[in-house]
Order: sequence, then C-alpha cells, then structure tokens
Amino acid sequence: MADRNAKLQSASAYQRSTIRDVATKAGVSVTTASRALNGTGRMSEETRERVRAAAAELDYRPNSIARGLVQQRSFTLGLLTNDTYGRFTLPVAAGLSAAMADRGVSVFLSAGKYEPESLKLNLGAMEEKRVDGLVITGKRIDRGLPIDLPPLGMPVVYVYASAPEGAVSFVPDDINAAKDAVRHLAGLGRRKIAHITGPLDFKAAHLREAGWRAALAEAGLEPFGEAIFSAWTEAHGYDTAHALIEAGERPDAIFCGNDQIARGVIDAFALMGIRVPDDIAIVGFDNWEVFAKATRPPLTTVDMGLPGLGRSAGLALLDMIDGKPVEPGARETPCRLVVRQSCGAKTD
Amino acid sequence: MADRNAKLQSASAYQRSTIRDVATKAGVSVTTASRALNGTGRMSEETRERVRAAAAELDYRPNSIARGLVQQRSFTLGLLTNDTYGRFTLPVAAGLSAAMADRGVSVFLSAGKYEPESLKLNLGAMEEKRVDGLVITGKRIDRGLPIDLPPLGMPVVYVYASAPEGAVSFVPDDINAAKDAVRHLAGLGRRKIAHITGPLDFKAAHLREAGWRAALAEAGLEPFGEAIFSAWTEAHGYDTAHALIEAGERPDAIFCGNDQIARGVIDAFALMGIRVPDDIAIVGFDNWEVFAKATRPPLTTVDMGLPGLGRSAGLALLDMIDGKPVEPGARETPCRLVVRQSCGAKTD
DNA sequence: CTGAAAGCGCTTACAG
DNA sequence: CTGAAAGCGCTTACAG
Repeated sequence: MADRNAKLQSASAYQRSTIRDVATKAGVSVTTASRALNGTGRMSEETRERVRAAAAELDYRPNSIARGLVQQRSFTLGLLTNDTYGRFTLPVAAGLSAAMADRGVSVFLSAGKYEPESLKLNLGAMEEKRVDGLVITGKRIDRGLPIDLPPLGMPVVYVYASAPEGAVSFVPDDINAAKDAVRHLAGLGRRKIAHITGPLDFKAAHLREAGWRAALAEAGLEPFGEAIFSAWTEAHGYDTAHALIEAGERPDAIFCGNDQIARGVIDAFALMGIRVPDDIAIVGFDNWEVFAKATRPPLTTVDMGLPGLGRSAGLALLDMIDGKPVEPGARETPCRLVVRQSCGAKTD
Repeated sequence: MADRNAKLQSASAYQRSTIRDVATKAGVSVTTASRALNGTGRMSEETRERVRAAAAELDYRPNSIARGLVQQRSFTLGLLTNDTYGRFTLPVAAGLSAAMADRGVSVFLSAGKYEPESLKLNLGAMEEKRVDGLVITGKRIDRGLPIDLPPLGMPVVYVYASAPEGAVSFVPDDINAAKDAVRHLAGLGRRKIAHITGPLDFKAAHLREAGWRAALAEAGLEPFGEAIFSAWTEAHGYDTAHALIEAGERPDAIFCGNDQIARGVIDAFALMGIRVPDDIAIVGFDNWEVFAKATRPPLTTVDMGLPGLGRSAGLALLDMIDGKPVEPGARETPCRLVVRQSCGAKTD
C-alpha cells in the first residue's frame, strides 16, 4: 500500500528513457536515432523502423524541453484572459487547445484580472516559459489590455478583444449576424421588429443595432421605435418588456442583443399572458445553451462560433511563429443562426 | 508600417539576453550570476546587487526551459478536463492558476472529451512537455477517467472527480453543505421542507439528500415527502413545482439540488401566483451567479468554493512534487451558504 | 547513408 | 567568497 501510494504520488524510481537509450537499443548513433524519429534525413527504411521499434519498446517520449532549448521553440502558447466567468474564454480555449494539440502545441491558461500588476506577473511568467506566441482574449470587443504590451519578442493575436493598430485580431461578425437574425424574422412575416440590447458604450451593441437597421431597410420595414440600450441582463429584458407592453402598440417580434435579455423578455411575457412566438417572436444572441435551451419556448439565437474563433486565432499564430506573413487587421468571422422555437419558424 | 508589423508579429531581430550577458556586464562568472539571481550561495551583498542591476538593465528573463532541463522540473502543471462547458472547470482553473502563478508555476489547459483516443493524445502531450504534475477534473464527483492512467511518473491530484484508491482528491463537502442549507431554512421557522434534486445515479444528489435528511432529523422534522430525483434542469424544477402544488398539501420550503432546478421552481411559482419566499422559501446549490442573481427574487444558494478547491489541489500537488508526504484519500472541502432573498431571511 | 561534436541556457557539484 | 567544468536531452551543421 505504501508502495502503491509512492507510485501514485511521486516520480521517484521512475526513470524515463532518453534518446540515448533508444539509440543504444537500436544500435545506432544518437544522431541517427533523432533523425529516424523525426522523419528527417535520409536512411534505409529498415534502420528507421528499427529505431521506431526500440522507441516503442522503451515507451520513449521525446523531451520537448530539451528539444525546445536547441530549437529555440517551446511548442507552447499562452492564453491570456480576464474572463473568469468562462462565458467567452472556455469555448475559445477549447477550440484553440484542440487545434493546437493536433500540432503538438500546448496552451498555458493565464486567467486573472486585467490590472497592471497581475498582468505584469502573468506576462512575465509567459516570457520565462518562452511561449512561442500569445493569444489575448477579453470579455468585449472594444477593450484590450489596460497597458501597452512591452516588447515581447513573440507574435501576438487578439480574440474577442480590441487590438492595437497593425495587430492581428479575430472578432465575430456582429453586423451580419444581427442582419441574419432580423432577416429571419422578416422572412417569417414579422413587420414590427423591436430591438432591446446592451449598454450604449459597448461596440457590440452598436454593431448589432446597425445590423438590425440594415436588415429592416433591406426588407422595406421601419424600425419599431428606437433600440433600447441598457445592461446585458435579464432584468433589462424583463423591465423593458413590461414597459413596451404598457406603452400601447405592440411589436410582433423582438431581436434581443443577448440571450439573457431575451430570457427576461420571455419570462415577462409569460407572466403577462403574451404568447411566444404566436403573439411576439423572440430572437437572442450568444447561444448560451444553458439559457437558450431553458427558455419556454427554447430560444432562436445567434451562435458566434467561439471555438472556431479560438482555432483560427491559433492557426494564424502558428503561421506567424513560422515566419509566414499574416495580414494585420481584424478578421470578422461568420456567425450562425440557431433556429429553435421562439421565432415561430416551423422546425420539424 | 511594415516595420511595425514585423515587430508586432515576429521574434526576428529580437534577441533576449542570457545569463552570460548578465555575468559579463556585472563582471562576474556565470556561476556567480546564477547564484546571485537565485539567492543561493554566499557572496557579498555588493556583488549580488551588481548582478541584479545588470539583469534589470538588460531586462533579463531567466529561461525556464533551460533551467527545467538541468533541474528536471518544468515548473508547469497540466489541467485535464472534459468540462467544455466551463461551469466547473473555469473557477477551478482560475483558483489553481492564480495560486500557481505566485510560485512561478504555469498551468497547461487540456480540454477535451474523456474518450480513450483524445485522452491518450492529451496525456501524451503532457508527458512530452514534462509537466511536473497533473490535475484531473471532471463534471461529477463519481466519474473519473474512462481509462486506467498509464504509469506517468508524475504526481496526480483529482478535483471534482472520482479518484482511484490511494490517490489524493478534493471534492466539496456536499453533505454538510446540504445540512447547512436545510438548517438555515429550519432556523427561519420552515417546517415542511421538500427536496428536488438531480438524477439518482449522481453521487452528489445522494449526498445532498442525505444532508437534507440529517438536518431535518436534527431539527426534529419529518421530510416533506420523498426527495424527487430527476435531471439537473430547469424543466425538472418547473414540472415538479407544478406537480407538487397540484398534489395538494404544500411545502413551506424547498431545498433544490442545484440552481437550475431552483430557477425552474421559482419560475413555475411565479406563474402560479405563489410568492417566494412568503409562501414558499427556496434554496439552491451551486451559486452560479448568472442564475442565482437573476431569479426573482435572487436565490439563496450554496457556494462550493471551486477556486479554493483548485488552489488546494495545486498546493497539495506542489508538495507531492517536492517529495513531501501527502495523505491519500478524498478531502471534503467546506462550502458556504450565500444568503439572498429566496429563503426569506432578513438581509439588511 | 551515418556519426562525432558542438551547442541551446541554465544549475551545481567540485575545487580553490 | 568565487569560478571552471560538466551535464540536463535533445538537434543540426559538418565531415566522412
């Protein structure tokens, strides 16, 4: 039992085999072993196979620390985030780390407040670990780091955050996503489409509003009142839904700036006896499933494709690390409307 | 502009200074420079200071890859998770990585399904990166990895997951958390306390039910009916709330197995005109703030202290890495009741 | 086709 | 108190 614990707990008595061991066992030099394993150089297929077999038998794992030291690459990336909530970061991180794993690259998660002090600590750690590149994420597309990034000597990519001029960044295509959502409602015959969304100082709120206006114009419709900007919360949706109904003339559809607002709206309507989607259709934004699937009825909403964003960012970063030229600027990646029942589309 | 992009994008032309540069600048040997910077060895304070100044001037960052190679430690940890949702993982990861950052240790995030194939890929990556230890997380306390961990030669700690015998693990103290929640309700004068919770095959559901029973017994109360086990969803709470009311005699409080169930219950009551907490008090479990703060009224609920769990696990792992003995077994870490308004306590 | 040797940037006995 | 030298585990010119 003491033995078993020791085994489970520590590295003692466990000696990993090195490339020397492999070379010796295969009867070749370390040079040849290295080349055989990496598929470089030219050698007889027989030799290569013999080395591979020796490696397999010894359960050899190349030490990427040693390789990193000579190649001046660590095969690691840093992911910096201030979203401890996890709403945006985890999907991005999952997409990023899956795409990187296939390429032998691992991702450090560095989560903390974006305050100069903790940021300095975290950036310093990434520097000492000699990450090959950095992905900087945020909770909103119009905020970046509160400090100027010191010269890091490594490529950087921004995801769902604002980036300095000349940098490479990835953000969802909010405008077109909003257009698609509103087109969908118009296509279902809705004519009085209102918009309830987040705070005025969020760029995402403005982009989504612009998309709403553009799609209405396209369909020859007037906006149903002005967009109503406030917090990204259920309470905002709830209160605004009440106000809207009390004000008199009703919309026949509401495009909400996020799923939480949509949830508040739907809950308010349920209490008022207004039927969704029969009386008023609702579309949200985020496809935060724990909300979108739990509303009654389930919510039609925009999915921003966060894992894809992480993946694209990672691939671009890898290119930059390899010295390939990458066009600077913000890439707006497409979103996708997920049709459930709150919009009144027939789903069968 | 091309220059600026090159600077932002690549490492070319950026040469980091090494300990040799520092030594040369300070007029000492590399040996002395190393010792000065690490605070080891004995030397005049003046020399140490001179080396430090040289390092600062050169903006020297020790290369932890090189250090790792000689010390046979990478100062990294791996965090394995299958919770792509982020509900449990991100708080744990945040607590873990913050505690580790203070100690110069960085954390690899390895997220993916717990299927043998992808698990093998991810474990292999952690082995090649020579992480010093592994934190294995899950989405439920009674499920671990679907494969036997191969001998890794590194310490492992489990968090919010089931662990093999002899391993070190950390789970929330579900029983006592449930007891506290129910005691709180009893203390407020509630006498008919029902329990609606998750699936029968979740250990957490059983532990919370046991806590409910124990606290009732302690207070000399009978359980209000049997606990109602089903999905961890709003729909379950919603439907069960209806069924409960239609069945006749009402409870005066419901302890819910998670916040989503509580949310469903509260929503159903709102529609039925039953007042929370006046008619029936509600307590949840998870303190998932996006739910708990958005219910009307805001939800009293149990916080599992996930960041603390991550932190404790990391510290234990560090001890194991340092060869200190760590008692095997499951540590049940205390939870905390967050009192809001759904329980009817006066909060002022 | 194969190998001896140098070197990546550090730490740490060992010797003074 | 200080330093020359060896070595961590690899890769890669260089030479045959």
